[in-house]
Amino acid sequence: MPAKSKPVEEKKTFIEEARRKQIIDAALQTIAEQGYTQTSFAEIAKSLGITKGLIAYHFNGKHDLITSAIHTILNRQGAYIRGRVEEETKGSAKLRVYIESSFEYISQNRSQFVALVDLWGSFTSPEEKKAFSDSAYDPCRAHLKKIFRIGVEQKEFGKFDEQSMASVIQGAIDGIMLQWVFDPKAVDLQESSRELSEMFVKRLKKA
Amino acid sequence: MPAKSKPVEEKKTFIEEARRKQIIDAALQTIAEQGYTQTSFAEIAKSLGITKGLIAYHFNGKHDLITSAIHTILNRQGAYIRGRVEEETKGSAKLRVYIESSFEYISQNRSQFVALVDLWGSFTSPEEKKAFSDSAYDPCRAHLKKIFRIGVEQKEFGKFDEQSMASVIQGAIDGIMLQWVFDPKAVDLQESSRELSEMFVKRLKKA
Amino acid sequence: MPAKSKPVEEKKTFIEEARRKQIIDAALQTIAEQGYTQTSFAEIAKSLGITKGLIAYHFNGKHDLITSAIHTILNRQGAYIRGRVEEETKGSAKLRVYIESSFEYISQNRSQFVALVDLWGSFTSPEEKKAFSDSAYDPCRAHLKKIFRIGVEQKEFGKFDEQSMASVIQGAIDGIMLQWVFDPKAVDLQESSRELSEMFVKRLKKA
Amino acid sequence: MPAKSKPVEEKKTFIEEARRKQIIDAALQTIAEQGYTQTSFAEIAKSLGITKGLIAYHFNGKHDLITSAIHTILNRQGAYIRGRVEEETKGSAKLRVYIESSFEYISQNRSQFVALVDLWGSFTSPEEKKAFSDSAYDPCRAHLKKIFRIGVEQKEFGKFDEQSMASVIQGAIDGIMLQWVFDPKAVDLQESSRELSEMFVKRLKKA
DNA sequence: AATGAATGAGCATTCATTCAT
DNA sequence: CATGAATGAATGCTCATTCAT
Repeated sequence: MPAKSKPVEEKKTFIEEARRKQIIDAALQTIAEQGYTQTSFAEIAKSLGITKGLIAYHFNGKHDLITSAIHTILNRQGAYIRGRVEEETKGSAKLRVYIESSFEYISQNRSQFVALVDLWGSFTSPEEKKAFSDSAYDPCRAHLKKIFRIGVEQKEFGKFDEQSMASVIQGAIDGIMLQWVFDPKAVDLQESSRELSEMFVKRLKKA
Repeated sequence: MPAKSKPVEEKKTFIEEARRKQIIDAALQTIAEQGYTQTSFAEIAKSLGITKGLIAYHFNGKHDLITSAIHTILNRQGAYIRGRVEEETKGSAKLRVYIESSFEYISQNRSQFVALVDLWGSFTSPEEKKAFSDSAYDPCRAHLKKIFRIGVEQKEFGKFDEQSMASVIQGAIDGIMLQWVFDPKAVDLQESSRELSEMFVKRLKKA
Repeated sequence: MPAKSKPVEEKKTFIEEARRKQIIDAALQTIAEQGYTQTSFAEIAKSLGITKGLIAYHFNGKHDLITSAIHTILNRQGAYIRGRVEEETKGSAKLRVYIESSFEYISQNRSQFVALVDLWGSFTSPEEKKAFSDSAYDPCRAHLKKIFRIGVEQKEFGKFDEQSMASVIQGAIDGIMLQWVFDPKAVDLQESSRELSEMFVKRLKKA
Repeated sequence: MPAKSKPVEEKKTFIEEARRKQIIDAALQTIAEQGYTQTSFAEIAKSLGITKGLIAYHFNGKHDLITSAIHTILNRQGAYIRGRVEEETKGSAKLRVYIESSFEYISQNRSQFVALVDLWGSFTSPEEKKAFSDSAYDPCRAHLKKIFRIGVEQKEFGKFDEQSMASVIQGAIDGIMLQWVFDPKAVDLQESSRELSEMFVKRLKKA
């Protein structure tokens, strides 16, 4: 009876996904508040009023949970930025919005980035670090390169090394975010955002 | 006879400090290789051929060890950069060297920075994060501001917000370092170094 | 259907409580045999054929375990004595039975009192000592005072300081128990019991 | 040169004994303040401004130290009581003074008895418990029996079981001391002393 | 006589994970 | 789906003890 089992499966998947999302959000919250090393399944479960067994049921171990959590953060931020960038047509405007919307999202979702910085330490082997790099930075750099090409096609941008420039722009955003994670009062996110977007747009424009 | 008591004191300090340095270096190495969460006293001790009890004897607990390790990294890098910057006299040259020597030191001491990124996650409370920020970023930003003022006094640099510019420069360095920690092949440290130093010197110079 | 939920709750509590009781009894046995300082979770677990993790699961740390163990001893003895005293009506008979049933219970549960003497040393701070005093001696002295008042109301007992007399009677019982714990052959519990009950009854009776 | 070496040896023994006494007193103080389980060689050494290696040098291990400490307490108390009892000639007076001087010494040396109660838990095997009983209680009971015999010879005391009566008297003293150790406010030492001495003298006197 | 570096065994505790219900 | 009892391995840490100096 495949016809019968299908709806059941779909329903399972729905609840399943809702639970996963719920658990991931609770995990991020707990990590942001108490730090990654202090965050156990028991702690997350307690904050949700469920048992830790249930977390183990929905995730294939701790590694799965934190991997999912990291991807959730990156996907949400990526979706937000992409949406904002698509509203613009000119390359320079797209770049400006890429940088500024990055900071917007960061400033509005502090706990996620506090958690993210903590989670960087959860990759033990070079392979895991590389995998994280691929899934976290590569899409960003690819997005930036796409923007570059649009600017070049529009004869707005000059010549420069795309890969390095993408790394530099993304690095500048992340490095400021990092300082802000450790001490939100130490860095003015809005001022930094303006400074960076202005500087990089000027840098990329044809002489 | 103060002359006699001195050598005794030095010897005491010498063995103690040599051990601490030895343990810190082994800890950094192990953290870089296996990740912070996988790095136990037992692991560090094994890599040194000593017992874990000895680590507990020389450090006031794990917190003391990793705090000392972080400060060691930052002090070494700070000393290196300061030495290089002092060789220059012009503000623009100082800034250029600040950025380039930062990357030089980073590229020559990879494992220390791999460890550092892991150790960021070891600060659990906002207070600890703030304390790290104070001891790690404040001195960097202060150094940069000093360079700014020299450039301004020499009528080389124009007007800009010092605190924000310091955050932005340091952030750009750190953000690129971060990408390079996760995947050394993904980012060209030398090219990024050149790009950043050129861009920031141009940005700060009087119009 | 409250009738249905009740058994579920009882079963939960039942397993939990059964385990706690089992662990407490094993702990008392082990303490009596090997001494408190030699009694580790591992030792208790081994004697039960369970893992030490399970003890940590059912008790909130070692302090919780030994506190529960002490209360178990005192509650059991208290319940036994109270039951025996209630069978009597006359004040003098109640007092006699209080003393004699104390010794009866002690002599029939040696290991519990061997453990108890060991556990006295587990209270480190004056506050903990005071708390133990409140929960261990206060109820005994209160019970004795209640007996005194019954004897006075029945015009059997004369005048005396209640608090001091309660301390003295309880102290005499405990002090003999203590000698018997260190060397069961050195003191004749039955003879001491008779001597004390006779002496105190005579002391309290009206001249 | 035996004449020369002798004084040196004596001096060594003198220093040796002075150190042992100093360490024992520091140990008792620390145990009374922090509890036996919290009292390490390091703790004792710190309170004296010496190193823990020195304690190990002067004592044959921890067992030796605490055994010596216990004997010190008991010897001091025993000497005090014996001195006071010898001043009396009549059996009843001797008994009265035995009890009262016991409480006097206890009340004036609280920390020693707080430590003693803690140290009871340091005897792990029945053999050690028995040995403690022999060295602690036997002399007390022997002393009491000697007093009994004097009273009997003086035709003051009647007939009773000596061993049991000695246990009961010593037990009553110790039991009250015990309550006072846990909470000094819960029991009036002087009133208890008077009550006990009066009661036991009356009990032993010929009808 | 005294130090302090070093050991090594032992400890309570934490925690992801498993599994019967 | 969900529970919670149970596991077992790992961890930081304590501490008496040893020993070269």
